Amino acid sequence: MNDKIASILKEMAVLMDLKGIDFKPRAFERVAYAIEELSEDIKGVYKRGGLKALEEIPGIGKGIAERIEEFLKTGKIKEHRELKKDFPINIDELTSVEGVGPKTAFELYKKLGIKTLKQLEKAAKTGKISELEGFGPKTEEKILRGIEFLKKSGGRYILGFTMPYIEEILGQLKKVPGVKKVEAAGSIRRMQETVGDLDILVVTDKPSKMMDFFVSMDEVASVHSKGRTKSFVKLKIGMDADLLVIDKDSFGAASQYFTGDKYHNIKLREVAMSKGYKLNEYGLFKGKKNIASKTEEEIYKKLGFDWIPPEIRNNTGELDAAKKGELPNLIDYGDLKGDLQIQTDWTDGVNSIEEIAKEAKKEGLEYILITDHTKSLAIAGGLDEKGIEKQIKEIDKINEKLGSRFKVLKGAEVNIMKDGSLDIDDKTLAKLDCVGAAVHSNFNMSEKDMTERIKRAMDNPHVDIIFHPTGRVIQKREAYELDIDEIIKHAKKTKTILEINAYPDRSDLKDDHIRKGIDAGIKFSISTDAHSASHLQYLKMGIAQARRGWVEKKDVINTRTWQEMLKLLK
DNA sequence: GCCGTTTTCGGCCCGACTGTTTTCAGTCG
Repeated sequence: MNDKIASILKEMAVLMDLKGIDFKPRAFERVAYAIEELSEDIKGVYKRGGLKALEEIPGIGKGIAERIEEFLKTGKIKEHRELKKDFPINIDELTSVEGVGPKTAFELYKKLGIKTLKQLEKAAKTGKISELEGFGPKTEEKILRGIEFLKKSGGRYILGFTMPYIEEILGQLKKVPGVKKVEAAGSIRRMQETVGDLDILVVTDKPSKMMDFFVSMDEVASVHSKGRTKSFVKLKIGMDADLLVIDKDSFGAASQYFTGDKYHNIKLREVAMSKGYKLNEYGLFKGKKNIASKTEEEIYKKLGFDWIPPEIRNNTGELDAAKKGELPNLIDYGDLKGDLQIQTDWTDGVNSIEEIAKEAKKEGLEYILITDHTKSLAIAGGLDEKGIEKQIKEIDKINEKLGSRFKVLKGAEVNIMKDGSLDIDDKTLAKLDCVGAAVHSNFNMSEKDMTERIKRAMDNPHVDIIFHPTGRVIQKREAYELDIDEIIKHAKKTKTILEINAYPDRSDLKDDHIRKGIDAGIKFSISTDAHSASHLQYLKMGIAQARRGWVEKKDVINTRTWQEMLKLLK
């Protein structure tokens, strides 16, 4: 529902822009973003407190609240319909093509009657676009390339999976002669779940050499633009990459500026303006005088804020907290001592218990919890009670072999059945160090039933952790219907841990749910859900996810030694 | 349309690069 309303408001903003209306579109755009970021269903907000509750959401005033009400009641917004009448084109689809914005889309509609992506592709392929006044062959080519890209990728990449490739590129740039500094900015520095493009900031003595190298890298498929300070390419994996050459004295300003996010920066620039300054990528200026630009710290400080970790820069309260000196002391990337969800070759993992234990030790961990699937997940060869008993004995042997410096803990990922019962008996569960429970079937239940199902599992005295609590798989599967507030409340009551699953396409719980849990005072585990030793590297993505949810070290059970960690379980 | 430790009215974030045509609009980040 939130996404639906957000996309309508966004479209209204674009259409008003086309009509030449000033400022009003910005208000709609801001609200669309606010609703997208909202962790609560907007329908629920309205049910709870009507128009008043809607107006409490920052950016929503009387006017937009009434339009939202209209949508919730009638399923449409009259003003939206009327705007659409003037511009009967699929704006969203057309502007998702690189280089095509609203103005271009409307121009093409007026001149060629193009309404859809398909029609755009046909017009470009038959050379109709380059014949138009104001357009040329280059624009037409660019449109075709944009469409190809769109077909290939859908536009966004899961950061955890893409990270090694990005690091490879940054590594190459670091070797170019004259280079002083190379840093990724944008959503990569903010460690978002998915990224649309790669923004690279570089300090170098030899800018032209850097640009020449960058645009001719093996990974580059085509060059959009190449300038003195800024170049823009498409990589072979389909992702766009920007490289910006920055003066070392303005690196802090550039880093702040290009890290974003957009709404954090808009807010920050507004604050700068209200203090009589101007903030851009070159520095913080009072008149023509540069008063801060070398580091992010000094810029934030001059504006009255503590430095804010990139992961939480999204204008959802971090600026207020930074002003008051009340930012959370976020969990750090080296803070985890163990991994609490690991599958082995006893079920659907590829490595043996011993292999993965050795790899975990190499990664600097002190312990792992083995959590193979259980019997009702037949497709993964889930273990029954007998199998679990057998594995317990095997783990004892391995622990003896590994000695006292590393510990393999006994666990399982038991299935939560449709009625909330578990597929392994309590007697067996009692023998395990730590039990995770998860939903792997019957995803299509009502919110109420699914919430009750998981709550019942949490009531089991042996269930310590709920694994990947919402069940989503990014770019593949939506989360099942779940009342997350109720789950958090019940986690608090039953002392059940909720997992922050670090596997990149799960990233489950997601950041705003985590933040709600933090506010409620529950504890989390961070684990990889590794099915092979190489997956252990994803632990840092889980930490990033936790940081985005304002998690501190004390909130996560596996920042403790295994002995202390076990004490925190039921 | 929204918002307010200088405002309930008068403001609303900033700059590089391209393609196109001759001074700039559009797009993007």
